[in-house]
Amino acid sequence: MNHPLREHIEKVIPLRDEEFKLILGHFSTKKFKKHQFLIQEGEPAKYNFFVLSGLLKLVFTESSGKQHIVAFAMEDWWESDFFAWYTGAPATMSLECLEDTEVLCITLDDYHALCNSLQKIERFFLEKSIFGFVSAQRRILAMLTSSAQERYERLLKQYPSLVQRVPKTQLAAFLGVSRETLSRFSG
Amino acid sequence: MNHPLREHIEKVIPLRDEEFKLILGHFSTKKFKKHQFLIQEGEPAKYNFFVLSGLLKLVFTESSGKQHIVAFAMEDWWESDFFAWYTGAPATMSLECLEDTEVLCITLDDYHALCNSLQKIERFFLEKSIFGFVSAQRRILAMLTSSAQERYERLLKQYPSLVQRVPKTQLAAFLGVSRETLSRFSG
DNA sequence: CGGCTGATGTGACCTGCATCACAAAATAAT
DNA sequence: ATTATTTTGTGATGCAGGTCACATCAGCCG
Repeated sequence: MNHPLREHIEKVIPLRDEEFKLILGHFSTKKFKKHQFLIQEGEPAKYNFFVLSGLLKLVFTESSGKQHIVAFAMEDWWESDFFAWYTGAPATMSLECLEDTEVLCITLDDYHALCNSLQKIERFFLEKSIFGFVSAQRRILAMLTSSAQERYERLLKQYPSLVQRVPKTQLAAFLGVSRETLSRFSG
Repeated sequence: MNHPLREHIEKVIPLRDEEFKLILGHFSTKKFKKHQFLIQEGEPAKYNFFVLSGLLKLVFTESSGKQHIVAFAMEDWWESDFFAWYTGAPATMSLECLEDTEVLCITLDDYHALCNSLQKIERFFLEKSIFGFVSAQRRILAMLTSSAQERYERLLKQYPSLVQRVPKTQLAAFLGVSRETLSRFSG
């Protein structure tokens, strides 16, 4: 068995075949087309998503209509409005496809059921969560220490494939720069 | 038994007396004076800390000497260089006292031992970690959407007691503004 | 094919905030 | 108390990056 989710989890904890089967049983699969929404601001965020293929953006929209990209999610990334998903509150952000995308979906109930039937998976989620926190903190630090241009160059180095796939308008909304200014970097 | 750590954990999961005793047995207590370091950049981050009293700052120092405050930690907050603590890598940030401070300390080994002997504590740490991630993401969003003055006013509303206890020089280093500019807000 | 929508580049101009400089309070140290 | 040391305020000046405006170019769909 050679499932992307299994490989992903086994980087942290080993799994026997029937354990992975149990895990997979708690997920459903969905496909979305470019421009479709997986989560809509204001509505409940029913699922936490694991990206099998494609590309998503987690977006906050100001009342003025200006968009800010909180995160991208590519293959092997987890994404949701985690606060909304975990607490049941209405989502404050939208999750939208930048490409046709296939995901695994898990509800909070199924997630808790899974943790109860396979204790050790909790360690996996905990580690994901810690590293998610760490990388958010690093992004904060980058915003405190670096200029827009430095942040752009760092993004280029760290996620060159992302920069290929995403229009610069969107990168600008992620970096916190205007698209005009971003366009003036690098030529 | 009426321990601040117990009350803190019981907001998430209920504990029997002997369970809390088991938990507490994995921590040690330490006291530090103002200006002392709990973690030094470049050295290993041996402990994760739970603040019983006092006030800490998690600081990144640029090669120029300029300081950036990644986080504050008051009573009932957990703080460490989490990446360094979790992976064993040398710390990239320092943790320093802004006031005389008393903390509970736990090593990574004791943490794992604790999780093994009391499975349900893992759910507590997972929830802490998720909410830590969520609030880091909110801070990123605030940096994307708001001006320095708006961020300062939001801080005033959300943590008025913190603003009382911390000199504005430090608040500026947290908000990502120069102290001069911060001083010109509000009068 | 031809019309549309969104992505990108570039100029002109404006503004929020940094930086430098100096002074006055307020705390801490001896 | 009396030095130090840190904190805070305020002016003057400069720059990174925002905003507006317009032009080009690519991809998409009837």
